[in-house]
Order: sequence, then C-alpha cells, then structure tokens
Amino acid sequence: MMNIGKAAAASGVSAKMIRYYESIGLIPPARRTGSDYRCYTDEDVHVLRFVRRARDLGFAIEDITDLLALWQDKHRASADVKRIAMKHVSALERKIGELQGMVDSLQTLASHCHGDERPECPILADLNAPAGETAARATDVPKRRFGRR
Amino acid sequence: MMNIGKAAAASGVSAKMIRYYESIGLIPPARRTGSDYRCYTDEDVHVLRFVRRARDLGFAIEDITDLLALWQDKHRASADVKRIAMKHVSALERKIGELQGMVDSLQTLASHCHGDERPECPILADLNAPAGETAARATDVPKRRFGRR
DNA sequence: TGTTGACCTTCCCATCCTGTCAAGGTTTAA
DNA sequence: TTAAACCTTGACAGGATGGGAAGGTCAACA
Repeated sequence: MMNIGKAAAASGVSAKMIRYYESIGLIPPARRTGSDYRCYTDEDVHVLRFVRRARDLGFAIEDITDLLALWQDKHRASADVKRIAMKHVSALERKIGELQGMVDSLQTLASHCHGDERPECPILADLNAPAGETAARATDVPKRRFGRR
Repeated sequence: MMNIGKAAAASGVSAKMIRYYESIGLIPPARRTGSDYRCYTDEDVHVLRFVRRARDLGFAIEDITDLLALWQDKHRASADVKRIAMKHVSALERKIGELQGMVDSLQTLASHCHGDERPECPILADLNAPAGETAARATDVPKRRFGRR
C-alpha cells in the first residue's frame, strides 16, 4: 500500500494524471486512508503502467478503456485487441501522411527560395495564392491539422 | 465591403475563427457598420486566405503572426521567411518520427498476434510489460504523443 | 406595414491532456 | 514542537475550434 506520490513514481504516471484518470473513470476510485489519502497496491500500479505504455503508443483514452477491459478479461479474443491496434495504426498513418504532405509542400517551396536578404520569396508567394493556384501541392492533404485524438 | 459570413465563405476561414483571430490580435479589429456588424474588404479576405493557407501547412498561430508581418514588409529578407519555414519542417519531421515509431512498435507486435478467438495476445503482453522489458522498441521515441503545437 | 428567416452580436461552455498554483490538512523525522 | 514533505480539492491555462443561447438587424415578400 502506497501513497499517490509513490504510485506515480512507480508507474511513471504523474499524481495529477492519476487523479485525472480516476475522475474520468478510466481507472476505479482508489481506496482511501482514514485521512482521505488515496492508497494503491502493486496491482494498481500495474494497471497504471499499462495505461502509461498505451499512452506512449499514442492510444486515445477511449481505446485504452477498451484495452483495459480486454486485458482484464481472461476470455478475450486476441482478434479484438488486434482490431483496436490496427485501427490505431491506420489513424497514425493518416496523420503521418498529412504531416508529410505539409513537409513536402514546404520543402518544394523552400528549395526555390533564395534565403538571402532579398525580399522575393516563393514561400510567401504561395501563402499569398488564391486557393487552387498554388505551386506546391503534389500531396493534397490539409484539412484537420495535428491530431485531435 | 461584406459581412463576416461572406468573408468567411470567401476566405475559407469560419466566422467563428475570424472573430477568434481578431480577439487574439492575429488580425486587426474589423471595421464596423452603424449596427456593429463587422465588415471586410477584398484585401481583408486576402489576409484571411493567407492565414488559412498557413494553417493548412500546419503553422502555429505564433508563426503565422511572424509570417504575416514579413508578408506585409516589402523590405523583408527571404532568409527570414525560409528560417521560419524550415524550423517548422523540423518540428513536423520530429512529430512524424514519433508517430512512425508508434506505428513500427504496433506493427511488430501485431505481426505476432494471431488475431483469432484465442486470448493470447502479444500486444497486451507488451502493454503489460514492466518498462524496459518490452519486445517492440526498435524505435524508442514516445514521450509527447500527438502535436501539442 | 408586418412578418419571417437569415443574418449578425457577445458571452459562456466543452474538448483533450497536462501543468501549475493556492489554501489547507497530515505525516514524519529531527 | 516544528519544519519539511507529503496529501487533499479546486481553479485556471493553453491551442484551436465548435456549439449554443439570448438578443439585435436586415432584406424580402405578402
């Protein structure tokens, strides 16, 4: 049995986030001591580490809820886990594609920019351009920018 | 001269966001009619389109502030523009690397997962693993997940 | 002229995850 | 006993965007 600070250090999840995960129901409410301190078992820490690792892999909280349930279900089908993972991989790849499209556009533009003290600049010229007439747009990706998750 | 709705349609920036950009000082306060309606010139719309395109390229509002200033500065040095753009490219590439690391880890794990009705699952086993002992971690990237920009 | 519907205004709330800070209670070690 | 190091809840911020409520304005049509 340990305090939230110990559990945070042991799991790699900050005390703040542990309380947050509890508040949104991702993890069950912690047991409390007489003075209302949360206390955690090694098993609780195990759960927190699971959550931490899943976050590091970029899973959304919602997915983690599902993964946790499967993790604790001894009769789960691995297909269910795999499906969640592969759906996430698709989302990641879509985002990578968006970002790569931005990189490509910018590099195309920058390659034509002198980058000296003169004011002429194809990068600004492109930003300037009425939609559709822009030079660099091999990869037409925009819309939602970074992950909203 | 047009209302905010027209300006939004003409620029591709929602009325909501036009007001927001004004509130944070990215664009100057719009002129108003007698009844306090904002009104915009074609030139104003031109600015909004510039902002829109820059957002599509993933630039943060802060960068766009700088780009707008350079755009309007006839004596700018193209090097200044290029520097902002390349800094942004670096940030994008770092993010791409992070996401790609997640994808690689997940695909490694998934490739060893039967994905059938049996419960054994290396994906869960990895999430389960005490930090450091995990199988898939050729690309050690995690930490900050999606773009916080 | 009156009504209707499509605009516009401001202000507040929510998202998503995380950090920081404040005010106050508890525990522990010196 | 006191000070340090914990813990508690609650509030606020941030980045960019959407949603909605309550109320004012304008244009077209009967």
